[in-house]
Amino acid sequence: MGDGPDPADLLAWYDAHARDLPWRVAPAARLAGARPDPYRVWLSEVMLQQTTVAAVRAYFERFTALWPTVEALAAAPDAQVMGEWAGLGYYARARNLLKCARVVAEDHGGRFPETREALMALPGIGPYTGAAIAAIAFDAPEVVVDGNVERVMARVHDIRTPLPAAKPELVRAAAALTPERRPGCHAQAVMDLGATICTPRAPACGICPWWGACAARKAGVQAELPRKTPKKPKPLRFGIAYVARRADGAWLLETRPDKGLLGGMLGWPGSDWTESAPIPAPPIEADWTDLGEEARHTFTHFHLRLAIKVAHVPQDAAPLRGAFTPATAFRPSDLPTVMRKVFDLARSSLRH
DNA sequence: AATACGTGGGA
DNA sequence: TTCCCAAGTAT
Repeated sequence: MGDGPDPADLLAWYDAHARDLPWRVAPAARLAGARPDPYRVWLSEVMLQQTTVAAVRAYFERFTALWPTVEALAAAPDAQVMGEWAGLGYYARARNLLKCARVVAEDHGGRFPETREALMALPGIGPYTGAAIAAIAFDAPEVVVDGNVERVMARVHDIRTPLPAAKPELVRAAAALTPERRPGCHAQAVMDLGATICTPRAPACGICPWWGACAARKAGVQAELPRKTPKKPKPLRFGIAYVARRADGAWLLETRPDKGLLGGMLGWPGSDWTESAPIPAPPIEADWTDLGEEARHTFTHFHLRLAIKVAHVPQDAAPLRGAFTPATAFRPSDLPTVMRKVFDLARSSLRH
């Protein structure tokens, strides 16, 4: 017997230490024949794309309480789903979530396809998510490779090629370890290992089931892997947001276009966000006051400084853009974070 | 192939 | 403060 990582050691560790997650069937129950609900597996996997378990939990509970089935989600109004997703980020996921739910409900009789290939034909499901759903929900022996798996493979095999160039090699390594028996538990086990022991910084090698097999640990380089090609610096952009409040307390809001940044989300009308001075673009004629404080926010690929203009407008004022939302219908939690920052700064100067 | 696309927490 | 990081996908 060789000294490489043994999937059986990992499964034994998982059976004893699997995290208790609201979308997961515990390993003991799974062995007893319990199957996870593919709808819940799909929903959790989409929410978990580039997102931490800690951030996802509350959203998952809220979504499943509101919409217990894919048919229920498919029937939900777009604006409600986008509002419930607000704050979780990567809003194309929410738009694709709805598209996918509607395809599954209308074209697949409410049942998710069971193969990676068929799953990948659905909106918002790529190579990772397709493999993950097939493995976790249907126990297909798919190779599931996310950021955790990449890190674990890079360390166990001491692969020093930087990402993303190392990806094919890491996938081959993951494939070689994927077992025919319990592939769904195996996939979740590698990810749990990466999330709780083989962490990006300061991995807890002393309690790792693959301690004896880890080439990077033997070489003492585990904390330096995986290597990554340096990222580009984020440019600084500037913009103006306009917060208008009508005499009856209604707020002037707009739903952003479906494409691009914050697509489909509710927000304050404003200028474009540019690297030089923004061009003013007030959405309604008013006596605008500069708040004197800007909202700062960092997106994936740029930093933003957003100047805030506020105004009270008369009841009969006609907006050029956006629509007035009655105070009773406005939920700040429906706003993406940058827009909520603007609201939090502006609200005190627009009291009624 | 390279880029666009969010957010919050930790060091 | 600043940077890095987290269960990626679409184009």
